[in-house]
Amino acid sequence: MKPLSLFKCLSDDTRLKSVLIIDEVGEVCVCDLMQALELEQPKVSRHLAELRKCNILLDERRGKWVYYQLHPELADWAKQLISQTRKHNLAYIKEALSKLSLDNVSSACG
Amino acid sequence: MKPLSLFKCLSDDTRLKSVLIIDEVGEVCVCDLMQALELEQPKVSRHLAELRKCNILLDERRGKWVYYQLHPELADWAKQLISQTRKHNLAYIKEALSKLSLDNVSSACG
DNA sequence: TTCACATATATGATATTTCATATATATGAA
DNA sequence: TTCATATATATGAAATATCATATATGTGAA
Repeated sequence: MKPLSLFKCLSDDTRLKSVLIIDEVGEVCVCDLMQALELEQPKVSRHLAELRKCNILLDERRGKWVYYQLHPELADWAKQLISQTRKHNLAYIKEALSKLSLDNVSSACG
Repeated sequence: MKPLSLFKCLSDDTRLKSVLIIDEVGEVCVCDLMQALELEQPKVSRHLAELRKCNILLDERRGKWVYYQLHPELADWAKQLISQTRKHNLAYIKEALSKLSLDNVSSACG
């Protein structure tokens, strides 16, 4: 992961919140983020695609949902950077997290 | 320091290198960065102005030079983020550092 | 001191490039 | 077919580069 790519990818509100939310809860599907961020589907999808293309996120289809998680092979310094940013800026994602029900995740398990 | 502002400020090659170089060497003047990055003066000056406006850098005129350093009141998490990015990406600023003579700094002390 | 000039940096105006968004369409699974 | 998601294209907005110029400081001569 080149540092400039990382910063460019995280320099957009939708992408930064998406990554911090995923770092917080482990994985989400597109519809989770639509709810949490109150955004249209194509908008969420496009930003996730960008994060996927630069290997910050990994996608995995399960049935009709596509789940996103932090890419397991993301460099450690980058993972730590994301995690520290989240820990010190919980207020930034607080509202989004409160709108995140994770129905799909839990129902997939229940 | 809001996280999105920080990432936006660091999402440009000139600005990211400038900040990492300053984190490495303590302080530089505009002409140092012109040399290190091989860029025109207005370009360096504009990017430094942006970093100054969002309180990542602090400027201080001493004689005819203006020196830039990391802002002393920058949030700790942000300082650490910058420092970790630098430590794990020395290759990214290696070439620039080799072109940095710091003549003004040393001659000001000698 | 004052004047002329050089150096270091900043900024205004504007052209160009980059980026985000919206809309429409496509794909893949149930 | 419907639902969830992805992608292509057009467009408007914002970021960046470039050129010219402005400001601030320093130096040397008269």
